[in-house]
Amino acid sequence: MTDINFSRGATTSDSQGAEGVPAPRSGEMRWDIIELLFFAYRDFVGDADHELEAFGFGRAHHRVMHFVYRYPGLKVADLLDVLRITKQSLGRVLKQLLDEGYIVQKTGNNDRRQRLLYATPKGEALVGKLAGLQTDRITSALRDINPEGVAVISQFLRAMIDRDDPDKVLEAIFGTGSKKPRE
Amino acid sequence: MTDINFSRGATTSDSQGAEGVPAPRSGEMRWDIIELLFFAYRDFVGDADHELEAFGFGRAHHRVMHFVYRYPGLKVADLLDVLRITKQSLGRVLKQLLDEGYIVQKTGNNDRRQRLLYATPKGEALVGKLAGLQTDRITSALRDINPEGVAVISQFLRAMIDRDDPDKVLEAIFGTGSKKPRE
DNA sequence: CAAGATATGTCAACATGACTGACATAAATT
DNA sequence: AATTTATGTCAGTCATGTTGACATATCTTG
Repeated sequence: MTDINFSRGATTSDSQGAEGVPAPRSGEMRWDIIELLFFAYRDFVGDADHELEAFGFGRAHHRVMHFVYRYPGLKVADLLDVLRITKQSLGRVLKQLLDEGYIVQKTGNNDRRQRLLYATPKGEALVGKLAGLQTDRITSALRDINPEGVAVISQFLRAMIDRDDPDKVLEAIFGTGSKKPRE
Repeated sequence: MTDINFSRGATTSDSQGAEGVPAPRSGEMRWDIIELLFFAYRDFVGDADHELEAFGFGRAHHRVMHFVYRYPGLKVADLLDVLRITKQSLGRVLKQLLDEGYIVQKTGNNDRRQRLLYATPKGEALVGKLAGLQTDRITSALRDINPEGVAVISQFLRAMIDRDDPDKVLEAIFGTGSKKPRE
């Protein structure tokens, strides 16, 4: 049936592109890691996507719930930095989660303009269910990997992340800035 | 300014959810890997996203171009399997790439119903530019990791991917089925 | 050969989650 | 008192996904 040509790209030419742009230097590319990341992430988020349908939620709701649960008291502005979306876009999703009782807001103590976000028990349950699915996949993938190997994987993933202009959550993860995450 | 509570979740309660659903068993979760994957992938695809704007394309175009370039002669049906989208959705993106000369179709030799897809030099140049950005990030992230470490990372990513019902590209990557990728 | 299955393409309607721009309110800062 | 900041909201648009229906060419099968 299906007959892919396995010659791994660049069959047509490895010379010049249409506008004099050089064609990809295939040999130098990390096609392996690029594609593994694509498929690994596709299936990784796929776990949660399926479960979210039952709640009438999408990926956007998951991301918001996750970070609100993990970093209690997160401000709206912090969430915008982490998710890298606009407040209008966040607004809709956040409103739903508030209305349906997955998240509550508390006015900031020092700055009463701030709306600090917290997961309700209902929200915690949702996050836990989704994180459980993803943890199962991760645990399974790490089954035959020793602690040193896990450290290498962690090192690699950290090194893949932009370190310029880190948001508050990234500072927590990396332990930069003045504050340090209590590990 | 911003003051995240770093108590890493589950402050409100670790008991029962609203509907008797247990709250997440925080200690058992791989929050570290879950969040590292989120940020690593966000920045990984961010490289390409930025460049794609100059072409008036989006992520969807990138994914199509990538797999067409990498697996020359890919059928439309194979692409649908890999991307896990509908043909209507693929149709729009593919039509643009065909119209603008990034991809060409050739009628299948054995089965003349098939439209085998190939990247043009123009398409190759685009894929190469995007893969170059992503390769730079990967190479940088792997800088201090020895070959054994890279093998562990590869093993982990492979183990994160669903192996039931693999599409043609995954078969090529994993070397399952009768055909083996020439590595 | 006729009938059915397959590969692809297309029309129409719709949903989600992004976006920009403009504006409003309350509270903090200067 | 004036300005800035944090948040919320209205209105419109875009990209990318969806379902359902249908058309066309071609291959396969009885």
